[in-house]
Amino acid sequence: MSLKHAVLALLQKEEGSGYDLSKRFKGGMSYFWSASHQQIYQQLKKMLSDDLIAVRVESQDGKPDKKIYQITELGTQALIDWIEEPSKMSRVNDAFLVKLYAGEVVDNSVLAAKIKEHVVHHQKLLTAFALLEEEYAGMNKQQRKRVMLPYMTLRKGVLGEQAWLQWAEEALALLEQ
Amino acid sequence: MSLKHAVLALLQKEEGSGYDLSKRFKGGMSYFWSASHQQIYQQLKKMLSDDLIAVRVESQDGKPDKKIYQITELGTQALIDWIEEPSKMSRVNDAFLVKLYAGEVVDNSVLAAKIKEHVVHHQKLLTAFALLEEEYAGMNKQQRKRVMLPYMTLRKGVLGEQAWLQWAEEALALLEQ
DNA sequence: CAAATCATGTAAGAAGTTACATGATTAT
DNA sequence: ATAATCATGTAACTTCTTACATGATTTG
Repeated sequence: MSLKHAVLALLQKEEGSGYDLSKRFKGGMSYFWSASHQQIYQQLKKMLSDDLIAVRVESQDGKPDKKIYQITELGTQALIDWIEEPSKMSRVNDAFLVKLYAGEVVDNSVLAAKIKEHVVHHQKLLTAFALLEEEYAGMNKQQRKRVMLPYMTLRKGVLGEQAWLQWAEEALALLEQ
Repeated sequence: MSLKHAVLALLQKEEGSGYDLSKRFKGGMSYFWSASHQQIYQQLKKMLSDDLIAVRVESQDGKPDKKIYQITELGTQALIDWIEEPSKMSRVNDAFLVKLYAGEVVDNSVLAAKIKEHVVHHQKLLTAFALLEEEYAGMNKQQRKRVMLPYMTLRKGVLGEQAWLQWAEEALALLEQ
């Protein structure tokens, strides 16, 4: 279980509401961690009762109250402990590759179409990442140092997407033989 | 839920026992699908009652009976339907990158060590994949055609591992600045 | 005026993990 | 002898998904 730690990782950077966290998961963290808003709200409840986080309620005019969560000292320590402990390799479950693996039961044209869809998806991600990289390139040395670690994860995103696109070219060529 | 379909994908290639499937998941499929033996046995039970698979019991001398499962026509159709339906993108949950993302709470040397561990892991995988690629290279045209789709997924494995290694070099250089 | 976004949750059910359980055979 | 592999499962627990629920504000 590491949703807890992913939430701590985000709150360690900056406090935020469940909704904020949900958006941050969907944003710059989406290619290495995802979580639904239902998961997040339930997790925050547990973490609050475990004193890993604290809450501050902000009333807003018109809108419903906003619960803003902060990481506590206990939470920070839990995060440090978790980072230092050996990480078990993440289990990957990629339905797309399973479909290809067993793809002989359908026509090659179906598979080619699937791969092309994937290309579009990965190109979109790559374009989004390129924008974030430009932001980084525009920073001064100090700023760059501050965001170095998130930038490192972004680079993994970029290299991963490029690998997918390179693979797709190969795969389509193989299919057309 | 696609463990069901991953099992169908394996049984469509060749019949096997729960234990066999477990090994096949750990082998050439591990970098895009993983499943524990407990999951597999429970899944097989469900799939059997849904007539997606059939079973044949083989008694072995000395060893306990072996239950060998085969995909049924209903199962094959379920597999085809699933392959053709649009696949939602798989959610990735990579604890390693979360640790890096929040890594400012620990010393850089801890992070460097983590990255180096990862390099070792990915190099091992790449070596294993290279062996499988050699096998493919040694095949004649007909054989190659027969295993083309699994080979395509293997190529994704190779390109993915190369991306990790390339990233790790970059990341270590960044850390040492 | 409709759709999207902001903002928060509950509840049931499905899926996955961890721990426990057994027992033979084969390799070191 | 001991560890690893073969071979199969159950049970309790945790986690995740899907569906439901509400209601205001902002954008097109």
